[in-house]
Amino acid sequence: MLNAEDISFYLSAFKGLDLKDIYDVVKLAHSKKLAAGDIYINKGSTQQKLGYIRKGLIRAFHLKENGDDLTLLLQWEGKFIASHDTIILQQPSRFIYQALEDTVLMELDYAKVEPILNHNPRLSATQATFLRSMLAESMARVESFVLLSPEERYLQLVREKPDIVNRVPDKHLATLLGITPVSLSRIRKRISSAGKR
Amino acid sequence: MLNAEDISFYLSAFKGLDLKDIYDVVKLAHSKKLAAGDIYINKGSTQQKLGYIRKGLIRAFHLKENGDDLTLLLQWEGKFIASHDTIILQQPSRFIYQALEDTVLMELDYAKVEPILNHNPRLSATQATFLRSMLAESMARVESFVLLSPEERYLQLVREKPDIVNRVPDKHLATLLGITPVSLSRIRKRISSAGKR
DNA sequence: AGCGTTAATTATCTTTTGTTAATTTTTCCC
DNA sequence: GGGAAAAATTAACAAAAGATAATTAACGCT
Repeated sequence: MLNAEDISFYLSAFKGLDLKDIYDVVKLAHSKKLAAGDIYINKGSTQQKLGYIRKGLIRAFHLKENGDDLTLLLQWEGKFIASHDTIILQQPSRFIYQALEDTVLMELDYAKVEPILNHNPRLSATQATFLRSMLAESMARVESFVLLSPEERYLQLVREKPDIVNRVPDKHLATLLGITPVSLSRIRKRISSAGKR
Repeated sequence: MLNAEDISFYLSAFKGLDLKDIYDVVKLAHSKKLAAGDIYINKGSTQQKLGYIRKGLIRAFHLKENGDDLTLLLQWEGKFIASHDTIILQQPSRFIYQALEDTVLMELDYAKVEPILNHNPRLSATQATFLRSMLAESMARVESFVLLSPEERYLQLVREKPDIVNRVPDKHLATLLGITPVSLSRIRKRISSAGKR
């Protein structure tokens, strides 16, 4: 069930917690497999799913009237994936969460976990730690939109997440950066021609 | 010391907590006044200040080499203000926090509060509630950058925060939206001429 | 109230982005 | 491995945004 990697994850994520605490949460989790292209959470869903990605990659996107989509979030192995609409805002998910690769998750029903988190002080503190790290990530992204140009945002992405850049089609990276795929292609061209000089 | 407004805030913010819990935190707070223009947190500061704004308005900005500034955040009465660099990332603040109006804060030293929050289960849960609401706000902002055009972002700001729009110079709103003041002026012109038609 | 400062608008020009469509390249699947 | 589908690039044009500077408007202060 648990491999060495998972155990080392649990121990680091829940650092300072004893096995009983960890087990109280982990026992509610089950494994779930998604094939590339499968939808994990659909638009309109109210299920409070919380997934820990063991392997694979999931993309959250907004579907426009005309069929185009805009990527809001990418998460991959070692990260959590959840609809913030259902879990934080307690409203139906406005976005679609889809596996871009064959993906394996440990899934939790947040509605079931929440009472446990809130009644165990050590778990509450752990929860706050997770929230802080998610907040830091989200704020860093806001910063990038305010402080950087599209080109600089792309360079930052390549620099900080080269692996992800290679695993995800450029068109999704483009909308994640707030630009169109055509514009990203031009940026890539500018960069490569500047690099030659 | 505490007026009716403050008490009603404390009771709603710390809903479900008893007075003893609230007092454990509030007793560490002190009042602080800032005149319009005063710096609250300077670049490089490592002090873990956490301010609850009773009155006034504070702006966080990045100062460029050439003297220009880019606004990252605005907070006003009823909101908290803190350098996420010092509190979450535990690094010196990269940004400057300045009062745009005469401002009154209740200030806490987060380094002193944190152990109390982490040793009181009810306060830990309250802390998580705050983090969740901050996360929701930050994610909403990321969404706006991915899903909306600059013009749509400005319209959203006017719609959702008309009061703030009236209290803050447009040039700060512009950079907050990720555009230049000149560009915002053109957007405003486009909107008003479209409105006439 | 008037003066000096700051902010906002406008103008001009350059650069970048968006849009749409065509073309080339890559990927995926049988 | 070959062929269809998807992705990426390129092209051409329109629209928007950036940069800089000049002008006008609003604000702050004594």
